[in-house]
Amino acid sequence: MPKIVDREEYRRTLLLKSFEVFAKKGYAALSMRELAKELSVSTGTLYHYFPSKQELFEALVSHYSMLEAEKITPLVAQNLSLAEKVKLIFAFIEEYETAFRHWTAILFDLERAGLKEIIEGSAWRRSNELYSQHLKQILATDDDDIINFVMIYICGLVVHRIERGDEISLVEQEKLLLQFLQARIK
Amino acid sequence: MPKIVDREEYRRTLLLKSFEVFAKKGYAALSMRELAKELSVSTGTLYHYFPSKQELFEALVSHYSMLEAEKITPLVAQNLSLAEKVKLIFAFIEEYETAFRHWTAILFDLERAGLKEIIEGSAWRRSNELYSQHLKQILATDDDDIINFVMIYICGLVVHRIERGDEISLVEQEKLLLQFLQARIK
Amino acid sequence: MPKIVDREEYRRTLLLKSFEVFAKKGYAALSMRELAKELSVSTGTLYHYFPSKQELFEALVSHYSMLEAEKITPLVAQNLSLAEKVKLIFAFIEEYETAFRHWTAILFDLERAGLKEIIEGSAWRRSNELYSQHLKQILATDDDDIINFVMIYICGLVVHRIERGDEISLVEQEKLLLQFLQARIK
Amino acid sequence: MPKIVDREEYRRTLLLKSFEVFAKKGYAALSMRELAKELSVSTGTLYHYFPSKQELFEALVSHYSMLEAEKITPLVAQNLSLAEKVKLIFAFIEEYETAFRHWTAILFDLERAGLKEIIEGSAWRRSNELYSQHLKQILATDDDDIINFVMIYICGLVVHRIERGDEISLVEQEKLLLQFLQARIK
DNA sequence: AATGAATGAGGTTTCATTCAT
DNA sequence: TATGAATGAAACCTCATTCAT
Repeated sequence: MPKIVDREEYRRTLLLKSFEVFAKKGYAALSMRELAKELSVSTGTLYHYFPSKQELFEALVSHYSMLEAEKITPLVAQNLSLAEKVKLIFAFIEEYETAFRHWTAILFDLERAGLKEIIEGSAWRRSNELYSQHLKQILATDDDDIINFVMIYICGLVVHRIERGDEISLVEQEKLLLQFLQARIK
Repeated sequence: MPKIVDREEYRRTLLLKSFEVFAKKGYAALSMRELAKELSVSTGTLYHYFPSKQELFEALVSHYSMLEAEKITPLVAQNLSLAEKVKLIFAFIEEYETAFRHWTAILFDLERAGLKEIIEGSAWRRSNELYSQHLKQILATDDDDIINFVMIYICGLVVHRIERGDEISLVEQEKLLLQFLQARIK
Repeated sequence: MPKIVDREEYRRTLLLKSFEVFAKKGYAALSMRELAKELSVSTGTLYHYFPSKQELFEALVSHYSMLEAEKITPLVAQNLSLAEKVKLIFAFIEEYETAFRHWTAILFDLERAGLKEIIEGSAWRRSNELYSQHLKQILATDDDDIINFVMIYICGLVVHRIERGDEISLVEQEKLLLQFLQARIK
Repeated sequence: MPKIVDREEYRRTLLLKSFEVFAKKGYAALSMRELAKELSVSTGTLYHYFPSKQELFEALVSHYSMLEAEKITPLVAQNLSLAEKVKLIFAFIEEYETAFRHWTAILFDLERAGLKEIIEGSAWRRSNELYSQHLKQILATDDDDIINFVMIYICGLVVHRIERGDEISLVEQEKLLLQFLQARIK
């Protein structure tokens, strides 16, 4: 028997640590050599668990979208008023703002590096669809355009707050989004 | 009379052509050799006019952000219905989507490099305020929160379309934004 | 009774299977991982039985060269016409072509490594002489120059077919060699 | 203007030096780094002149087959008896025996490395065809099978003499080849 | 001013081999 | 004995950049 290792478990461990490193350096600027050093393993080990840099990264996207999805799930079950639901969404945004920024930073890095294939790859898409579906359940609507509007808005909120910080009043923005949704839903 | 070569003029010519190439290939995926070939000059010439790839790219973005600001101005003067104004905003977004992306990419670069001072610095702020003021004039409102909401939304639209492309129906989104504004303005 | 595992026997089993794999993929193009997978064992097991890839390969070639010598023997006893003898020689060449190639590849390895002493050593000579003597018996001649000519020709045929493959018509070549021998032998 | 270099001339210089290095080390065992070091240039320079290791090697094959072809050409023009022609062929073999060995060693290296693509590539084929055509002219025959027979024989002679050295009497072999050809040609 | 040859560090990936289990 | 995880050197190749001309 070889060194005892739960292959899947160790893969997860590597992905967990990798996320922070990718968030710090981006995709294109992070070499496999450097990632290996940060994870304190050899490049060979990295390639033992993941067939290529791209697949490693896609596994990371898959894995994290699941983790974050689990965090948002509890919101779905509860029976709340629209105002309370929007409040919950904003609370969630505030809590995971940093993670959202990392993801978006990586998105731009991929775009600039000409790696559209990854963005269009299934892992990233699935992650996006997951969020969409959660939003649908929370807001109890089937209108895709509304959902897209809210996704777009959340995305913009996170990015724009990099530039403007707390000049953007979350309290007022929450009111505006609520007003918009009240006019449209139900 | 000697042939007068305006150094600045030639730099601009190079940037002009470069923009298209960067837009097509992205930043990391475009090598200086390839760029030089596309511009029909030598790599040496490129380095004669720009000290590095990064500075060339930054000069390009800053050059273009000015051009864009100038282009949006004419819209302000016209007397249009709200529906027509929103249509104009969307037309503008569609036309300059690529430029917006590059601009936002720079934002993330700066954030990642810890150069918040530049984001908070005057040039970046002024650019943002310029857009805000244009929006205020176009929409004929003084409500900062509304303007912020629209800015956030536009920002999100551009970013989200990187991920989702034409899955996001601009026609439907335009309707939704119009509805939101109609309820709030006037 | 404990299960008796004959180490030497298992080595031979591994070599036997390895030969086919090497014949298909060549030496450098075949990694130990791939070989292990083809043999349905682990890389560790391979290294348990052979100290290195090279030694495994050399063991393989030396093992097979013996097998060949044994196989050619039966041909000698038969009483055949010259045409039939030449046909047999060609059939033999065709069947063991791959093995001949490996054998010759080893020869060049040794030459390049400056290990002329091995080529001039007894094992290699004996192997050569064995083939010579077989040829003498098959062709029923004592003329060393003729035998050398045929040995040279066979050697060249195998090597040249690496370059030219089936462009070299074995049927025609067989006719030519037969003609040559008919003119010289009796 | 850049450093003044006749690109084609310098390519030839690099190929010239490369031949010796490839002959010494073989194809698979010679890395581009090592080759660069032997040529006293950087790897970058190597890739500046040749797009890949394989193409460099194929250029080398092309180049050398031409050089050697030029050496053999003078033989063609002369009006000689068959005996004299065969004598010339043997004289040529003797003179270039070392080069032939190098080529054949490289051939085996390629085969073992699984690089059949190179052998089947046009450069190597063309080189072979060149020799064939020269032989045709020298021997004044159009019979491809005869030419192949002689090519095979020459190839075998060179290889077999590695094993047997001067035990193989060139004088006797020359006589035998002459006899064979006299029976077949005219 | 303009060229493109030259550099060499660094990119991703493969591989023979070792060793804890 | 047998396993396969782990290693890290080294493979081919690309690239931003420098510099002689």
